[in-house]
Amino acid sequence: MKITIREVAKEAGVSIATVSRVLNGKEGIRSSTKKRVEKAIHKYNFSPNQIARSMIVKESKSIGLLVPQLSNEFWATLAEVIEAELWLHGYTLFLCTSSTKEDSLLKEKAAIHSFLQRKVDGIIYSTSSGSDREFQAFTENLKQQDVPIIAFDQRIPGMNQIYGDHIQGAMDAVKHLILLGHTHIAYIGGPLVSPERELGYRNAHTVHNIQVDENLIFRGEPNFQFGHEATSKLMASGTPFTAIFCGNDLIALGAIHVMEAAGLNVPDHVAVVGYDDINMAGFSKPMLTTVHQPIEEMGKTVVDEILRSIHRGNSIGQICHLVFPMKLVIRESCGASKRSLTQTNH
Amino acid sequence: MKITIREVAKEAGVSIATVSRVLNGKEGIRSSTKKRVEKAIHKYNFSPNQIARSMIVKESKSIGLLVPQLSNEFWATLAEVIEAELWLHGYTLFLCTSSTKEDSLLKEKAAIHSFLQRKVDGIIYSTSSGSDREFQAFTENLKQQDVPIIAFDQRIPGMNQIYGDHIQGAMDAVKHLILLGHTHIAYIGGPLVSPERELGYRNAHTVHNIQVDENLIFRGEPNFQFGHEATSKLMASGTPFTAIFCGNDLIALGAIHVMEAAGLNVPDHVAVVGYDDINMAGFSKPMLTTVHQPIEEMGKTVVDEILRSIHRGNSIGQICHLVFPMKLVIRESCGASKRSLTQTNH
DNA sequence: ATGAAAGCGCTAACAC
DNA sequence: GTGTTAGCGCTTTCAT
Repeated sequence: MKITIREVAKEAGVSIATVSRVLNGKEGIRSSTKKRVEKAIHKYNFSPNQIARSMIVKESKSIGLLVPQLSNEFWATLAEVIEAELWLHGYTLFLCTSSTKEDSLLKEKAAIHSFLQRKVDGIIYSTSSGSDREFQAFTENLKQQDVPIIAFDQRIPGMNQIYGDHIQGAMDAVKHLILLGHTHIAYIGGPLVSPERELGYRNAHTVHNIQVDENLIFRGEPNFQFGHEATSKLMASGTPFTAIFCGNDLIALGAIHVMEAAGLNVPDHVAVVGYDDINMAGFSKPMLTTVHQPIEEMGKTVVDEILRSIHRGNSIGQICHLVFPMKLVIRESCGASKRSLTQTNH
Repeated sequence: MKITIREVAKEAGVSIATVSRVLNGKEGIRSSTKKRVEKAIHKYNFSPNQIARSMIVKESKSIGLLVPQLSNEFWATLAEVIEAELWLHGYTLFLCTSSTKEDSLLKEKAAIHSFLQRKVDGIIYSTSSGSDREFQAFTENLKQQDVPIIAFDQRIPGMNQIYGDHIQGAMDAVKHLILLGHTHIAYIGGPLVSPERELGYRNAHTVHNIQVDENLIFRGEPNFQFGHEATSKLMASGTPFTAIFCGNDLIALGAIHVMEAAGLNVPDHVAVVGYDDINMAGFSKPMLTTVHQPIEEMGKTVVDEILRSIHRGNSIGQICHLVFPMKLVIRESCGASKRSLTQTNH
């Protein structure tokens, strides 16, 4: 038989209201009745239906997280951190992934819709769908919803957001290469939708009065495969280059892989810098010089922020931007350890 | 104002029952009324409350997934596959992670409890908590619940389960090393709770009439860090060894890393074989010889299976075991490419 | 073909 | 302190 609050009430000889009070730890209950109720609860191994509860209290104690994928360590780690942090606060996580072979934006829309229908208390939204008309219409619509939403690593006007300072991160990386003496630095990055790293790359050139060679720029999917492809093209093109700045570590690993196969040594022949500082970066060979993202802090902060939005009610419409500094981690792949900075600095 | 089915009904000039019928695509509605209702739905941008719905229809179209962690590529990929497959069938995923610095079993219990309270339609359960009394009591209790549960890569008596044939996988790996001429093969594996790989390691020795040296066996956390530690100890111990079979790829990468640092070349001085075949395995240096797990198939199958359990009702108590074959992938780290099998075979 | 009404399992006034 | 009752937003008989 299905056990509900009613059965428990009958067993304890009290009303369902009293059981509810015990369940929710309300004040003003004779400790003897409380005991009886607890005994009944235990006897039936009763556990209240959270779904029924949330219909009344208007909170589901769940939040929805949308990430592009999980098979990329960056996102996986972020999801792990977010889940753990939410759990600490009594929230459970709905997780959706948006990268599909077909239409990612379609999945994104549907995922958010699913979250909304399931009455999540908040949404953490992070994907890379692009910035076309359709996307903008979608995010406009999103802002109308009365659920707190926070965008992760995405610049959506008028929406609370948290992101890394990738212009700074990319600049630091490229500046480092320039100070190492490189003037022909290629950029192999993600799709056009996340232009910050490319911007940082360009800025670093500008600051140092170096002309960017557009033939050295490659954009595509941010994965190992693309690092491979783009680097192959780069080598085949004949355009001179002595360093590559990559949009993420997977791309960097792919780049290193083909170059080694082609007889080019990293960092002796070509210096490489990645982005993200995934675990692997610390034990690839050569170990990757890369831009470290403080995932842990970012994950915790995004949770704190979404919870705050939930609790203060979505009253004051003050949009907040939380931006995190990036940190260049110098290892082997850029060759910094093999050269003297003063010697090549100009 | 909050839009419910009631507002839509009023707008369309029908009863809420009719709106419900339209929403659920029921037969027998005059197409003119249907149109009116749809127009009203559209006008208000109405989307039904899934929570209220599930109270009545007794299904939440959600399932709970519990994995040890996400920062391990194996689990992350599995979660990704499962989410995608569930989505195709109209289900949304609750995700929990069980590895904590404190008590993992505690979190596991709480996570399952949370799933149950949220009335998930099914649970995919995979962790590595151990096999002590408390754990057994817990799983016993689990089986009493009237929610379909399927254990992933875990042997829980009396529960539906799906797992890889790790004894076979490990045997294949170790046999390969033996055929390559190795007789002093270390094993650096996960905790005692998942003994299959160690068993396969031992079996391979037995089959080939080689004595296992217990000093060559190390157990601990299945991560890079532990691979590092254990291998350091192994080298320091002075026990002779020419090969290491690792419980997973992260351990293997850790092992290779320290050995290289200590001046030992892999595979020239020591052969290494990993387990899982994570992406990284294909582009580490040396590329990892490892045991490939068919994650994609396993993920899809576990979803099919849980959905089947849901739909047939948990009637016939036939327990099913779905076991998947593992496949040894030979790359560089075992040195197979450098030696002739016939030459070392005995 | 459509509406009225009875709940799903719970919480929150409002009584007493 | 504790019970009674009216819903939360929906689906589903049972009428008509």
